[in-house]
Amino acid sequence: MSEAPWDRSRCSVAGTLAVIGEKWSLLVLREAFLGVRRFADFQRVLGAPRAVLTDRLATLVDQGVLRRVPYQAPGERQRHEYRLTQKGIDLHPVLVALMAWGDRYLAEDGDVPLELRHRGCEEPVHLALVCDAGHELSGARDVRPVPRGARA
Amino acid sequence: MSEAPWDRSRCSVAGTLAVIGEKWSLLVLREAFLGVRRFADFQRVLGAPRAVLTDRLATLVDQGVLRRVPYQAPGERQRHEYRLTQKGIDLHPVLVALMAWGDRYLAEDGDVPLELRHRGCEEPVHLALVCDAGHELSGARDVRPVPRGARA
DNA sequence: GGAGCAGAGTTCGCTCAACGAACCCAGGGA
DNA sequence: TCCCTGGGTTCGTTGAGCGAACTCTGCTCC
Repeated sequence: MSEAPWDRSRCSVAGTLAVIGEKWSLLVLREAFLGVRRFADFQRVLGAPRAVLTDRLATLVDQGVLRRVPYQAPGERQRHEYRLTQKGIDLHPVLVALMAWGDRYLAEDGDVPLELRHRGCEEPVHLALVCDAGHELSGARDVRPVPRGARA
Repeated sequence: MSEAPWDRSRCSVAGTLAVIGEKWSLLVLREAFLGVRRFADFQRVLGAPRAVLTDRLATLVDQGVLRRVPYQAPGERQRHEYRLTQKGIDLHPVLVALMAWGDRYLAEDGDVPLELRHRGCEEPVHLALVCDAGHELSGARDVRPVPRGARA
């Protein structure tokens, strides 16, 4: 088994999962991308236990994925809402990839619950693997993983 | 907050997470994409508890993401190995997206542990959002989510 | 001024999953 | 014969997720 001798302990997949891999975190982010910002709205649409939601939001703020912004609706006391940072927005491909797979393998009779369209041109959007030479790869088999730091 | 009235219960993100969202599942898949196939190798490189690993592999086989293939090395008894199915290979973008984010935000001083290159042309590979009209989108803000079948 | 209310949590038991260590079992080799 | 290795299973402990109930605060309405 020609197992590559790379250092798993600093793997980026594991690191990212340490930030957003807990239960509910990605669902919180899904809602954030759909415009949800307030605690009560997250709680209502997700149905997650309040304590867990409190913890997940705090962790995500801690990690710089969300930020807690104070605001004041007219005639209400000051509250705060949770908004995506750039670091959070950059997680968009993760959600798109999860959604695409679910759409393909879990949606019954093509009943896709949510579609993504190019704002403006309105064509459906999908993820693609492209290389810096401009080729669009046909799949995972076209990819060669290269460990860095260890031998070639 | 103009929250879209779509049915969260059949969300593809949640559905996909139900399949691969448990602890270790995505790390198992990461190793599978790197060529790991045998129980002991997964166990050694991941350091996961055996019982959990047994459960995760069984779940992934159950879900059709991996398949259990009998094989026999010369001079050894018959064993079986775990190999990606097409359904599993199609999870590749999820791992690439997680890795890309980790590389950007978690790698210290640009110390990216693993690089992906286009097999053949050897240029670095990255994920892109493209629409069916051929435009490459610049980010999440160019995407408009459209709920489908809000009221079946 | 007081009552009531909503948003945003916190606290409390309960349950269930994850953990590491130890144990098991089958086949092959010394 | 015993030992080794691969691939598990079992066990007791710890920790995370859960729903329900409670808290705190600054509104608005009477």
